[in-house]
Amino acid sequence: MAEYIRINEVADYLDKDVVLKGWLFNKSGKGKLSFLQFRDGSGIIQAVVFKTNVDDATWEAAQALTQESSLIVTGTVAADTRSKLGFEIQVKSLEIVNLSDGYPITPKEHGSNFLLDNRHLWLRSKKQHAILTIRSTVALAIRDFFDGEGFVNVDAPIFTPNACEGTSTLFQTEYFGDTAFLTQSGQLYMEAAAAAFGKVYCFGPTFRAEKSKTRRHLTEFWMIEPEVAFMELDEDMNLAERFTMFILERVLEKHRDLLVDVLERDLTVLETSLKGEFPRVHYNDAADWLDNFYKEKAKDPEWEGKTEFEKGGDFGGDDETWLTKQYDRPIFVHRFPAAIKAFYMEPDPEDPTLSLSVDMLAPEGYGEVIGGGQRAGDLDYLLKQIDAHGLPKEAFEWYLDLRRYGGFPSAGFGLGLERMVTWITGIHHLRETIPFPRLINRISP
RNA sequence: UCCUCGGUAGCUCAACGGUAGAGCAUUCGGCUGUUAACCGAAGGGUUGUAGGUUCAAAUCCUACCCGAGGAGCCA
Repeated sequence: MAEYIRINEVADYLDKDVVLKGWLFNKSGKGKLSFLQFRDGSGIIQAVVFKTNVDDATWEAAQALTQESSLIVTGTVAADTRSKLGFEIQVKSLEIVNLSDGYPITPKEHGSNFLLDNRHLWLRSKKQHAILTIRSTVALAIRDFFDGEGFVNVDAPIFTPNACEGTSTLFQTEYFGDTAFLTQSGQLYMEAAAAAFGKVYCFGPTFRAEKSKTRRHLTEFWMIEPEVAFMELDEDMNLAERFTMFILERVLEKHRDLLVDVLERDLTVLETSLKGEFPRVHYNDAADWLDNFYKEKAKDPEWEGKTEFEKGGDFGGDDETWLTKQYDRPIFVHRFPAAIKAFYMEPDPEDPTLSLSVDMLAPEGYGEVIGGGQRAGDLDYLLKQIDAHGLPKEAFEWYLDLRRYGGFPSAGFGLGLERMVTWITGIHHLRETIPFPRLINRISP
């Protein structure tokens, strides 16, 4: 009796009869031969049906098969050098489970809107399958990394009574007659947890209601936020660097073939990044470099971009791209102006207009992947900041308690999972790195 | 929210003031090694919506709807 196996196991069943269950990816034929491209989620294999070797019912079933019909194939695993996998299935019998009628995603080009409307089916496509497989590996690597470094996973709430940072627009919802918001960051909760466990991280969905319309934004995305008690900025950067290297190492080890064959990713930068030693650039130096760069560019009559960088401001997409182009691996830009960062950032003792904050910018134009820093430890400073940002003090009383009862320096960062996966896979738009993207103007499927 | 571009067959696009078209998909026929197979045939349309200009509008004008790219903001 043939054994039911998955396609990624066929190498262990050479010349044996097996049963495979899955879907028809594509089909071609030539007279009395039918070639079925067959997938089961673990891989794709070609199943060959030769009319004179099977009964009429199987032959007719093979002819009737349509794209994405589900079927059960029984056949012999044969070595074949013409197959990319090295194997194919010589079909003995074939049973249609469900005949698909008019599958919308044909093996031709499609527009992004059409594909997003059919996201529930698009997931079956090779490229999407590869991206989401890598996402799964990245997520597991993240948990393994923190677990290996002695962190405790403490997840933050999703319903929150107030804006965490007071900077971005939040989704508002009703909560038993009161107003609640969907979380924008677990950061403040992680500080509370750090006082209980020392090293903690949360891993969960995050929501932003800004009407952003770029390839780097989702309204619902997954964020990982570690927080470590008694850690300062330099060590925070060390942690982010080790963390990034760990993820890259894991993905390159497990999915080199998906990256190269399916996603056509140039691995040069990823492999360079494995060496670590990410450059650390002071905000002032980055700002001066950009200003100088734009002033040089302005001399070129063909140049249509900006002609100066105003020091004290945040980086825009172009700024990040030009800056990171100077490097062959991710960089840390540290000590951003306090005015453009969240209220809880520790001021730089050397220049209080700056903050002990850091962004990790991925190369190749992918930009900010990680944002973090050291938290303000002084109660009076925080009170002033809450006031200056126009935030309701009552809502932050519990947070201020952390300064009243055994205050401690701490630092951490937030990683946008989808941005990391976008950079690693080298795709253009981060909407393909989450199974069901939520974008401005898109909440289905 | 602002700027730019777009909406024509199931899908991707062409036709740019004068008979609505192709490739793929679908259906039928042919082929023993295909890989986005190939060859032959057939079916498939209220050109995003509502007005307007014109002898004549997919094409020009106005408004609205929807989408894409970018900006701002951020992970």
